Amino acid sequence: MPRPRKRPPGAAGPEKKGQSEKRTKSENLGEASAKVENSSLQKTSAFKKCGRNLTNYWLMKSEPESRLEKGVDVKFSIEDLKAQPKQTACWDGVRNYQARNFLRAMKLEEEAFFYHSNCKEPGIVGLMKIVKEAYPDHTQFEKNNPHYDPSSQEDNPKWSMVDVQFVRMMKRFISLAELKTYHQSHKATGGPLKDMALFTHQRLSIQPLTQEEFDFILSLEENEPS
DNA sequence: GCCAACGTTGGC
DNA sequence: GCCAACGTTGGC
Repeated sequence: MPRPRKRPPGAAGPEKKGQSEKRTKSENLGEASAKVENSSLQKTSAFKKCGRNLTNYWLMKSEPESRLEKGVDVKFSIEDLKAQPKQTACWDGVRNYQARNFLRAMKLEEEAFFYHSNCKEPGIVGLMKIVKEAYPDHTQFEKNNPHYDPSSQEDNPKWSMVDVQFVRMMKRFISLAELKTYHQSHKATGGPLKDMALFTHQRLSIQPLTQEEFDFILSLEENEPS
């Protein structure tokens, strides 16, 4: 879903035109749910805390295997990020309101896990950091982009992106299967991954993590793969 | 390739 | 504003 690609504004590939669609209703829903998110109480998930913490942690999904969307390859792996100038790329293509709102909540220097999705071995592969806070995603205005949004106006862009920079690879690959095992047992024991968004909001491509979730996943690096 | 989960659209 | 139909995500 996020199709982060490094690309100067204005570049475009071959492909067909996007279809028109309604916008106002769902946009308002998106805005509203963003506010509701932060107002709810409790100490549990990053969802509830997000926006009130000094520092947030994130997990961002991208597809490491080639897949054509409207004729354009949306592949972007952590190796692709490493290969960019300054190992930095814009995280474009996010077209979900909840995910967008999390992008907009990201602050400079916050850390994010790079997660490989929709692939043979889904899981966390590395760490990156936010090096530019949210600004308009230029791909929403590019007619030939797979994520072109004809309902978005230049003077009031709907979609945002951030810039991320590669920090390091994980010391070992942390698979979805392993995380799921911990999530399952932590639901029973009250452990740190009991509310992890990867499982409680499975389709979200940009997700917040609590300090506890983040630290626990980092601690897994030191263990044998399970 | 299948399909569950879930977000979006649009008729009423 | 409801909700069925539809489209997308993403694991398996």
